[in-house]
Amino acid sequence: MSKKEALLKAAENKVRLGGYSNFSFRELANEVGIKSASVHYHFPTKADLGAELAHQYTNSFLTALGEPNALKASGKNPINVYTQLFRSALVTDRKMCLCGLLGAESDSLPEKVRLEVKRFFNENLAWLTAAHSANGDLNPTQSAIQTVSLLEGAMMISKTLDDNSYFELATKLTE
Amino acid sequence: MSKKEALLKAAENKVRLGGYSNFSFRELANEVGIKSASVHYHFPTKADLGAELAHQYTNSFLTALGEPNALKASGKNPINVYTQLFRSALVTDRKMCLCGLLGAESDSLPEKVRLEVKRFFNENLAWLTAAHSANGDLNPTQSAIQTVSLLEGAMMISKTLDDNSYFELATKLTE
DNA sequence: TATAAATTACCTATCGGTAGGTAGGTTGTT
DNA sequence: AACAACCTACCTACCGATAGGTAATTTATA
Repeated sequence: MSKKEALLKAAENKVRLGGYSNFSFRELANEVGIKSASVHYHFPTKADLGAELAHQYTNSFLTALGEPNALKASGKNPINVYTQLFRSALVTDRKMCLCGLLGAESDSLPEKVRLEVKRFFNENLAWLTAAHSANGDLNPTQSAIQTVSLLEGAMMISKTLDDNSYFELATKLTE
Repeated sequence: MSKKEALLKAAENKVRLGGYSNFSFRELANEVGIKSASVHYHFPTKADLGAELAHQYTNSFLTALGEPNALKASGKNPINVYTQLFRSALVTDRKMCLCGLLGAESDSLPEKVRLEVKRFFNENLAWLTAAHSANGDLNPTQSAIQTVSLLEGAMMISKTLDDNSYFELATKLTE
């Protein structure tokens, strides 16, 4: 892993635990074994680092999801796949969704970071709308915003109360 | 309004836009017209201020809600009342829920602040469970976590995408 | 005359960012 | 092949600004 990749990885961990202001060039540099000034070689400003981080996070997320129609065709419920990706972020990583946290503090973010966070949600809503559509949902647009809202909210509350069973209960089908 | 109240009000505005690290004693002091050192007279440390802020926010929130059974008795749907309180936070204040934002960055918060944020959600879940119960809901505990998750998530996404119609669509009854 | 509330004047630590330099490798030209 | 020019990936040293916090003192109020 290159130093640049290591810096992004270290930044992701910190941001997902405490937001944009929860990492500094010095901390990142220490973690990967270079000097803080050298971080500027890879990322001219902190905003550049933040924007690239959100951009790559979004790309990885979408790649991990795959195509909703392809999932449907292979017998999977794409909404379950989507939910599972959130679950593993919470349970395995024990961290918030990067863009969920950044989105909440959107107003205080540098412009270029905020735009990348917006892209995350626009792409997610498009994916979920296609997924609900493939499921025969009569109002896929509404279902899409409800799905992502529920998951982001449940994730945040489970983190706050330090108990993943809240996430499980929130995402369980009503009996 | 006392200086102390003014400090809390100024802090609330800043935290609801950018989180715990989005306010400093200097900024707060400037806004209310005192010196930063004087803020320490009212709040020994930043954590004390943050904890008191979250505590009062929770109290105000619960007071504004009233009692679920009393609402029900007066012909109102308590869940609609609850939703409306979130809506006005988003539409009127144009800001995130204080504890929603703090909850997301829970891991990086001072202990005493984190405890107050936990209290917010525990109290909210208790209120919502009683409300769904009063509505005759067969699984009020599950409905409670789903309601607060959906609202916090929808609020965050509407803020991020700077479009309140996402909140409206997320909270609209499915047709 | 107490006490509350604020002041001045600091402190140490850290922040993002910049200036200037360097070792080692690559590319381009003759 | 030789050499100049350039690039990559760092370094040391430092900048002004800001962070949270403290001690001693003054001012205002009950």
